[in-house]
Amino acid sequence: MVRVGLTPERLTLAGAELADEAGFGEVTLSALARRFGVKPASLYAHVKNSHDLKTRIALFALEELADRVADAVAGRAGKDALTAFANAYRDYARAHPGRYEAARYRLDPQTAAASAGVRHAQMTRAILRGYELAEPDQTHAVRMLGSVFHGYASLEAAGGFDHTDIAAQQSWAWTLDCLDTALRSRSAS
Amino acid sequence: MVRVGLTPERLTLAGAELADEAGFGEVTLSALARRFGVKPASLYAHVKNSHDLKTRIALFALEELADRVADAVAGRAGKDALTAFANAYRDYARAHPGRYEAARYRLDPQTAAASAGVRHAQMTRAILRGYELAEPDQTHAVRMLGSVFHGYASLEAAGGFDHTDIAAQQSWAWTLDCLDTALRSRSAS
DNA sequence: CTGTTTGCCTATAAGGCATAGGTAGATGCA
DNA sequence: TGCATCTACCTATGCCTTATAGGCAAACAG
Repeated sequence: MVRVGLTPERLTLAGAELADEAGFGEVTLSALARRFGVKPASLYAHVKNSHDLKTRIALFALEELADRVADAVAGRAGKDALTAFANAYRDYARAHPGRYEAARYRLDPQTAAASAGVRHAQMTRAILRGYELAEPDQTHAVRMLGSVFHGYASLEAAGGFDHTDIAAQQSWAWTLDCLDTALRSRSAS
Repeated sequence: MVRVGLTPERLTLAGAELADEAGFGEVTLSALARRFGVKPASLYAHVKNSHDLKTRIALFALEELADRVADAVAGRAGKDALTAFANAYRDYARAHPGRYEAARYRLDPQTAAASAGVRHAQMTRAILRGYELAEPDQTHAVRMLGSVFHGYASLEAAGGFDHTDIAAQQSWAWTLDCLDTALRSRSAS
């Protein structure tokens, strides 16, 4: 009986890696146990159950994502901040598809309220400071930006942009340009 | 042994209903068999396997969605068409969350090419006729619209807009207004 | 170096997917 | 009307994943 040194943290990280390799849907206690050369039942000493494991991976991914976005927008404003935010977001989704999927795992309200998702939302509001939008326009804009970013990452990951030769990168730049124009035109009203 | 009269069509429809009630992830052969008062093994005479069932539900949902959108945009142009398209899309996602989820089920390329998803894409291009965009701008716009619509429906379904008091309906109208402005500003260049 | 903690184990059970092979109800044809 | 065939649904079985209960030995504290 060799002790492998399992901890909730190691399981979470390994689960995140597994998600990136095979998809978040393939993250099972059995698969994770195989990865560690251990029996599935052994994992229950470190995580409560399958849902608990997935929640931990989701929180981990949200934290990572918020960190990257925070790093990207630091010291930037206006369109510069918008682009940096958007790129950090999309880059994360592309580099870590499984973790990005995990970040969208449905959390119960209190867990969500204590997650890095809150920080993420605050940063979205922060980049809008450059556009001087009053409420309720600011909330509308937060929702629109969230929709575009998530929608684009989601469709791109699903291969929805593979049919046409035009590079996804170009459409992304075009879209950000569009959003900047639209937001600036709203800052007047 | 009472014959219930199973057919692939009835299974697909029942699966779609089950998806709307409990989520697409809960659509299993076992659950569907229970719904018909039949043993799981009996379903294999009508659908190849679980993946086949899900694919059928996905194709069914794509068909329904394309029908509604086609109905909405018929005889409309410009912002009117854009709004009608967007509302038909969002309304479907809200009325049939499980089917909407199913419509995003990953299909293999040939199945996707023969699905109503193609019709859907064509209609997106059609509503852009009113904005007179040349390629590659048109493709960029198709991708942006797809991202916003899917992103908004997805975030709304996940309860992402429940934290703030401002109604999701208002943000939706604001977003469509924004998109119209942005697209019109591009039609010049 | 001994006692306690705890990390990983085996055993077990329920539920989902899937296949093989059997039986009875429906259908076709005389 | 009666028989043969077809086929819709069945039981039996096996594997996989989740989950719980209880056991043993490695690691650690004193």
